[in-house]
Amino acid sequence: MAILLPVKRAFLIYESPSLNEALSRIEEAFVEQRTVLIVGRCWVEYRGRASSKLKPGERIVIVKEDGSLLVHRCRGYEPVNWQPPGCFFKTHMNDNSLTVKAIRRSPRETVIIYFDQIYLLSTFKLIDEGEFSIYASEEDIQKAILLNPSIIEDGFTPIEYEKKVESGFVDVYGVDKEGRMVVIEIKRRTVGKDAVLQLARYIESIKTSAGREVRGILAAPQISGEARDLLTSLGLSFKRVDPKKCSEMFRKVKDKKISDFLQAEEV
Amino acid sequence: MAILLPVKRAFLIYESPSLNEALSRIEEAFVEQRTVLIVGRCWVEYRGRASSKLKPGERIVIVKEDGSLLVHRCRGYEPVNWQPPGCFFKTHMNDNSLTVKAIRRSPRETVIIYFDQIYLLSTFKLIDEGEFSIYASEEDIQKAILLNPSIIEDGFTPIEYEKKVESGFVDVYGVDKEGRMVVIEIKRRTVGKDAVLQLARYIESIKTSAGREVRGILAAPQISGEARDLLTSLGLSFKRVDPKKCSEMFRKVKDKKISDFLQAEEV
DNA sequence: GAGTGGATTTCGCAT
DNA sequence: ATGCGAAGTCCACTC
Repeated sequence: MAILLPVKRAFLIYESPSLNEALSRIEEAFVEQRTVLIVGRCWVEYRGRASSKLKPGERIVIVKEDGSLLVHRCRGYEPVNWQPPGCFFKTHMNDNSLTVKAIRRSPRETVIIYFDQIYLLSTFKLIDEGEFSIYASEEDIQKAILLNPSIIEDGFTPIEYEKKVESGFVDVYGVDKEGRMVVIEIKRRTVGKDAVLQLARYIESIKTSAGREVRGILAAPQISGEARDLLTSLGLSFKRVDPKKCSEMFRKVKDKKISDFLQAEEV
Repeated sequence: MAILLPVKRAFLIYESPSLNEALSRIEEAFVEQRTVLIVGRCWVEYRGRASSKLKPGERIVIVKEDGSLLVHRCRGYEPVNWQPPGCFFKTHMNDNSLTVKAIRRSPRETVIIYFDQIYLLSTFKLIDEGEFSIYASEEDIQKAILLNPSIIEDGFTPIEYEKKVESGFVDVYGVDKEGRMVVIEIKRRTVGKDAVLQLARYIESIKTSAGREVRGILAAPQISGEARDLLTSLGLSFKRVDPKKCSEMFRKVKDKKISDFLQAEEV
């Protein structure tokens, strides 16, 4: 027989709680793996890969159910201090301040937050099964090229994707209408010299092992002037692709696997 | 004569407001450049460099006074959707949902959030002048090497830092005890093949323009196995440095400028 | 505004 | 665990 226990209200909100009151509510929330949201005056110490100190001020602090931590100042997209998921937390009162300590195991790191005033404390469990989908990634471009190789040039035939070479993976590899080997490096945004060097390295590695001519094509929406100079001097080429159009193209056949797109056999 | 206006309470907190009530409070907050914190059920569309859709679920939404936007799900360090500072915002009611739209000018991007339920709304101005200081950055290592060149090796004499070469900037450049040119690339953490290639590129560029032998040293706390192989095959070398120790060393003389550390003249 | 490189990058994937 | 590369990366800095 089922016993109905009293259901704890989902959203707990405390306005300007005392530090002792806040301590109790936060500890409860940690036990129950509730998300904790605090707006208050605090100072922060971080020790780990680097170290940092943040002097007192009013901030927004979030501890999520997965053990991630965010400390946000009044400005900026990025948190001033944080920890990725997986931390465990300790709390205690100390000289008129409430301490929340986030501890990470590997790498060993700690973030310690000292509150001397809390304006808002809220703890809750977020119910969120909503699907997240994103378009116009590098993978979408890759699929579009495999699906419609003429994006690169007439007569291009892809043979493999994510092909392992000595120094890493080639995004797409195939042959042109003259039968020459073609290696394609894909970037979803303006490419700089790094991408050119990366492609050059792949070409070098393949030339050495295959012992024949290899064409290198950088497929991206844009290329910087200096990168183009370098590209040209290395005998490589650039093909403009529009990530959005690629993404739209791919969306029509999104049920297909990448491997279905390959129509030619290895040469 | 000064007129005392009624002071608006700093922290406004609304528990489960109606969408219409929330709309008014949010619009007020935007006008007054207050930070807006919302916990509620929403769905999100993003269009810009890429596109994304997030189906309904409960999330934490923050709009900061500088026009940055964060949408956080119940897990993870990173926001699921966001905008960096500088957005402007529009709000309106629409078919039983409250819409908050963030618009960025360059690149042109929009994030649209539709709420159909709000559990917590809070608006406030954070007072935060607290200084933030961080230690053990790549710059700290650079300073430590300039301050105490024997970190690299006995007899090493730095000559320049951030020296411009054809393909970028060399972190530190100097001569060894034999008078050979030395180029040092600094990384604050484990280095992979990219850093090796970067150093190799600098060496190549300098060799070409200087027309003489150049030694390359990668200074970092660690190097990956494959990166070490590549390093060796390219005739470069690795020097282990501890970012923390470098940082401590630097802290003792943090009032000095980098340029004060250079004791030798250009050769 | 473009271009470059760092970051307590984080994240995911493969070895 | 290590290694590697992408990311709507963001950000600071230079030209």
